Amino acid sequence: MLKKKTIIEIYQKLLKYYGKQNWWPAETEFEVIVGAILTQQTNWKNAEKAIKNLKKNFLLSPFTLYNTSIKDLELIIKPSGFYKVKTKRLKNFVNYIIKKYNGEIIKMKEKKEDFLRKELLEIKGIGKETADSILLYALSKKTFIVDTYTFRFFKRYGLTGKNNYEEIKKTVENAFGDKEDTVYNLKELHALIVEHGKNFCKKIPKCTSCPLTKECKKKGVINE
DNA sequence: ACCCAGGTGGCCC
DNA sequence: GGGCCACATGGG
Repeated sequence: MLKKKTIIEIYQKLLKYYGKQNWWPAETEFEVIVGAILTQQTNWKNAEKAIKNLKKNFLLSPFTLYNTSIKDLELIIKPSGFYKVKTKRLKNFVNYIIKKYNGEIIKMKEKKEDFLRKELLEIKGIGKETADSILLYALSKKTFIVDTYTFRFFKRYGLTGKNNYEEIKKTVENAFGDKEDTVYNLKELHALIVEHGKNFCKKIPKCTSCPLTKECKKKGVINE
């Protein structure tokens, strides 16, 4: 079972090794949300192309996006892949924020994270990871994102007993407590785990045969 | 010519 | 609850 001290130590090591990540790269909160949907199971570079297209067409705001046809939107976000489902998902989200919050993110922010998480999870196309990405990076709510890299990472270093989403999420949130910089730290930790995962830990659970394991230890990112 | 990428929902059992 | 599948583009 994961100890609080262990996760904090790992966080500090990752931070020292990779430096601050300063996620999420975006000009507005709405852009973060759109990016969170577009990057689902997709390389960020591809999602970025779609975001640039949206920006060029002034579609990075709830109402302009709402007023765009399905066909146009599909064409504009095509580079992000899964463009038909993602078009629906973007539409589902804007319908929600316009209906419930008059299209204003600032009004969403007034609500508590548990309440918002439930609402977000009711939207078709927004699952746990996307919901938590929106909560953490767009709305700056205290939540931890568990994505594929995080599952691999925790499994690799045997940091939890059970490997389910909520278990890992709660464990990490508890480890960071409730301080001024907790949200900041949760943002950094997730970004660092992704950055680390892009280089290491790919062959989970057969990590003994993973050629990167040795290098990972050698570089002192993680001590086992 | 493969394999992967900052997931999700639907279906089956 | 878990196991499989479709969804799709672009880069290595």
